[in-house]
Amino acid sequence: MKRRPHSRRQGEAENAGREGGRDERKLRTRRALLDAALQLLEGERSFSSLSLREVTKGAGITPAAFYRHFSGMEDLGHALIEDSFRSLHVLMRQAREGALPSTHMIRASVATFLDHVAAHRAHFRFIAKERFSGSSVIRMAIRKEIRLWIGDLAVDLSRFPALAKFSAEDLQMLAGMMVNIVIGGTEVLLDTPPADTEALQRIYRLTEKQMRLVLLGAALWDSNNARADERSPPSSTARSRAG
Amino acid sequence: MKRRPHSRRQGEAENAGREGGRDERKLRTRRALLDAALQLLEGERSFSSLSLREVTKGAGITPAAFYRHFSGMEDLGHALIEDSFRSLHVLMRQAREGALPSTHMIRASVATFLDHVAAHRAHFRFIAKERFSGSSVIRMAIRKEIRLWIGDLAVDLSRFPALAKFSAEDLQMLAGMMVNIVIGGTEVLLDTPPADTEALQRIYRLTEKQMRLVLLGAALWDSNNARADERSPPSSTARSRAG
DNA sequence: AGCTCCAGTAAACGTTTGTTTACTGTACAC
DNA sequence: GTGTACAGTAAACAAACGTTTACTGGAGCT
Repeated sequence: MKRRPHSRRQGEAENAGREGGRDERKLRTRRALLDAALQLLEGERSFSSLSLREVTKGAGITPAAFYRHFSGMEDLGHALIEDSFRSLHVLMRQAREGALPSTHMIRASVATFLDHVAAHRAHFRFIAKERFSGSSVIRMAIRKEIRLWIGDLAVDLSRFPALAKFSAEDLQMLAGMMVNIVIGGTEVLLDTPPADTEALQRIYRLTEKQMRLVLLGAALWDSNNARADERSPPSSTARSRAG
Repeated sequence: MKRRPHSRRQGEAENAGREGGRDERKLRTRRALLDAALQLLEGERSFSSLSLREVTKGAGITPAAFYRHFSGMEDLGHALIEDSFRSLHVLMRQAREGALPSTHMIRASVATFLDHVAAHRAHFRFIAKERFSGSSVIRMAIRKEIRLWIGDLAVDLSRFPALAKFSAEDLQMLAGMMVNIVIGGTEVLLDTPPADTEALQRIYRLTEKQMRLVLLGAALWDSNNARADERSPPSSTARSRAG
């Protein structure tokens, strides 16, 4: 299955110019396949509509060689998901280890994330497209990643004093809403041309604003929490007002 | 283009059993095509990946006959969007004309909408899938509908005293968030089996709760509005705290 | 009764699809 | 230097694709 590095000769490990070792070359065309798929996805196409043959054509190899790297298009789809989330994971880990709650925290977090999205448009476009449209196994993989993200965020949120009284369930909900807001911003960002900096700034500000509104609601939440939410009896007439 | 009804004989207008008039039959196979597409969409498939031929096969006609009804698959996609939103429009108009702000308003609105989604799964599944994945013209059609929906909701919201101080822009944002919440609930609902009533109830309650949290934030919004939102200078260091 | 219209059929077309087969050339281990 | 593993090639395959063409037959107007 896996090829062991086998004591690469030490001198030429970093020349990395035109040609390379055998596994290096293999990795290169593998990446070419992934890139070709992403590039085809940049347009109108959806992943499930693009064919193995055009991906290989985009990567500059023959169709049969595809099977040296992936068992089929679905396999390639999985690899794309992994690639897409890997860089995001790095970002999140840095954010978690690095800067602790600063001033401008909301603004900084939103900007950091959306910058990342803007820098990896193709990956996030793929995720956005496949989140609801792809095969169920791919959809579930994406959903799992988002769920993990929400869970991590909920843990982070639990450390804020203002949210101390949140139940675990409500923390999860709050984290879910925040993630949803950011995902919404992502989706709008993805079909805004990168050149339109004014529109991009508007998206940043809107996302940030939405985040602030939700957190504003969260600050009051626990006091209203016991109204009709927890264990509402089925078909009850719990009195609740809003508006 | 359009065929005029031409004074249908009055007696047999309602028999509607097996056979029908000529235009009636045409409408029937047209609907068969739309239904076939929706049914294929129920599974893993995405719209852009399904072929004209399998749609005609599902509808029980030959491929060539397809062109008597649509110019191509994209045309059929448009018809699907129209169908999907038509019933929603009816629902929204009823809701608007009918019940005025009641108690349980949030709960009732959420339940009404999600009931509608549950009753038209196929249509909303199609919309959810194509919202980001389809051709740009179809995507834009969906986005336009959502934008109109948000606009209508913003108008409705403007009539609430508690939101009187919202700027037009902020009202739009609030409406957008509320619509996003409902759409989020819709998307979760769509891949929950209809039989799992417990999970469905959980979705209803979660959506409702999110809505309440946002409106809670909105109740305080105007007082905090002047903090760092309106006309923040580029690359400023406006002080804002949250959490 | 006769004429017209048109939804649907049947067949053919040139492409493109996914996958398999036998092969070639070269980087690497020995 | 020799042998082998294996990434990539070339060719073939049946199947499915979108679209066009000529046709058929029944409903609907006169």
